[in-house]
Amino acid sequence: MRVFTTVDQRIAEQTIGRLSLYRRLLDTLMRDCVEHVYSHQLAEKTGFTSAQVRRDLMAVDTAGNTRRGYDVGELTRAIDDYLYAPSGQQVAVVGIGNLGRALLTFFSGRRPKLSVVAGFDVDEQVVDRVIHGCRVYHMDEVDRVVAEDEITLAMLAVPSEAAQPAADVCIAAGVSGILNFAPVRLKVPPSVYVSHVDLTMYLEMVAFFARQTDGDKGD
Amino acid sequence: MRVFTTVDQRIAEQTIGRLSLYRRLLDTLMRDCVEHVYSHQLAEKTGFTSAQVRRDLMAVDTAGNTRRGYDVGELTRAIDDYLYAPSGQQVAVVGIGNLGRALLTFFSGRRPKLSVVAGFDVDEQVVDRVIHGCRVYHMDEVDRVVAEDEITLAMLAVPSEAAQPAADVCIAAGVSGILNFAPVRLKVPPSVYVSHVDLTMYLEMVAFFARQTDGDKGD
DNA sequence: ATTCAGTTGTGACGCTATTCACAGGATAAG
DNA sequence: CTTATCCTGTGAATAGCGTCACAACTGAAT
Ligand SMILES: NC(=O)c1ccc[n+]([C@@H]2O[C@H](COP(=O)([O-])OP(=O)(O)OC[C@H]3O[C@@H](n4cnc5c(N)ncnc54)[C@H](O)[C@@H]3O)[C@@H](O)[C@H]2O)c1
Ligand SMILES: NC(=O)c1ccc[n+]([C@@H]2O[C@H](COP(=O)([O-])OP(=O)(O)OC[C@H]3O[C@@H](n4cnc5c(N)ncnc54)[C@H](O)[C@@H]3O)[C@@H](O)[C@H]2O)c1
Repeated sequence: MRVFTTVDQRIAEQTIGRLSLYRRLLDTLMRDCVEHVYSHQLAEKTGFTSAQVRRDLMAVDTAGNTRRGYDVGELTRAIDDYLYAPSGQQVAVVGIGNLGRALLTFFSGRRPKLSVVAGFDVDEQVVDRVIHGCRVYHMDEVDRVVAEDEITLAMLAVPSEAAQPAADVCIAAGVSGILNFAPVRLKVPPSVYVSHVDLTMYLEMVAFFARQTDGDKGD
Repeated sequence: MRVFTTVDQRIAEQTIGRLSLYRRLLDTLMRDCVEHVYSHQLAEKTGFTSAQVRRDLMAVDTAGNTRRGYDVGELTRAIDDYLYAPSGQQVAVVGIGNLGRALLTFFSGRRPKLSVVAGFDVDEQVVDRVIHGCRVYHMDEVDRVVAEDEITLAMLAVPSEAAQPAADVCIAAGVSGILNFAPVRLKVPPSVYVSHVDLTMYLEMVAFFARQTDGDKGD
């Protein structure tokens, strides 16, 4: 009975999200040859508070210097160690339509630790094509390709009615994490982690709150 | 009796997001000619608790029947009244690259209350083309088109370095809500509402938590 | 008319994330 | 060395959200 073998402490999803943002910020600092950074600087650039930043960084194995702040290189390594699998994780995009194609193009060959290596679809027009260096396979080949390429994550960009079956196929093949863009709630075993990105919902939220702020400006 | 004074009560962003989900669910119920629905049914289909659903619905002007649950038609109208502007809101997609094109195709002419009516880009190859019934204009025309079409919302899908300037142009033209897909934090006046959809962050979160459930990947 | 089963609406509560606030620490300057 | 300054790390306080639990209610059955 193993629960959280690698991670000793429960960690908030929000913290992981913010760590990912800090990590990307560190890349730009590194590019600008910045050597040290304070929590309040990371806070300023991400829109969180400095206390939030320091609290988040408690999760990773790092030690800030009370006078110089955090060493950029060391902090980068610490977050990497915490956030990414040592050997990396492979990702597939399922459903190479308008959205899937954008995802495939954007994420293929981007990060060494998290690389999109394959696409899947049922449409003969797309199958066997190579998009941005990524081969698109037929759904029938999920089992084989997922095993061969050691794919553990899937981004689902298929029509709603195809989402659950497609997820089932991926899970049966060994995928343990799904980023779902279809507007349906997936039923998955507890060993699989699903995150649901509902763009329509986000747009409606922006529409609502934009109107709230609108009313405030009195002309 | 409830009168529509301004929305004086602070409402949680999460609640608005969930209302959007309930609203979409009601469409499918309506299509199936379901007349009444219980909070626990909405809960089951969305993955929240029934108490959560009822709590959320307190925000909208509705009254459930203690025996039959909520009237689907009435609840739909109530959420619509609460969530959407009476006259609708127009949306533009800025940056018609891979992602922008997917957004434009997906959201154009979809909902009467929230319709994408224009695209903007700087690339001559895209400008003046019509995608899924939506004309793509040059960024120079933002001012004119936003005013003419009464656009109040923008979905930003431009490269990171172009995001802040593009946002500034939109805001100057009168846009008060932005859904930003570029991985940068936008600086905007308080009268503008910005929501940041960071797909890289979501993917990294899925990668992290998928590994937690995975456990050891050896043999 | 009365009972009964099953629901809504909501005050009270509890949990978790975030912020506060400060002890302790590093460095530069005198 | 000593002081001044401004940082980190973190216990404690706070705030925000979701859940519990139950009174009030509805309609059906008898
Ligand atoms: N495009 C967007 O901006 C956008 C926005 C919000 C939500 N979404 C959601 O994302 C999903 C994809 O959107 P899209 O615009 O790319 O749609 P799309 O129709 O352009 O693409 C869907 C793709 O999935 C493939 N497909 C269909 N059935 C399949 C199956 N059983 N297995 C594998 N592949 C299958 C199709 O061949 C097609 O290539 C939809 O669920 C949509 O609701 C998209
Ligand atoms: N495609 C994805 O799946 C994906 C995933 C995560 C994040 N993003 C982000 O979304 C944004 C767009 O991604 P993409 O893949 O569509 O990129 P893309 O390069 O395909 O498209 C960018 C578009 O913006 C246009 N553009 C450039 N400068 C502009 C300006 N100043 N004003 C208006 N338009 C301008 C370009 O002509 C191009 O059409 C990027 O910031 C990217 O980081 C995309």
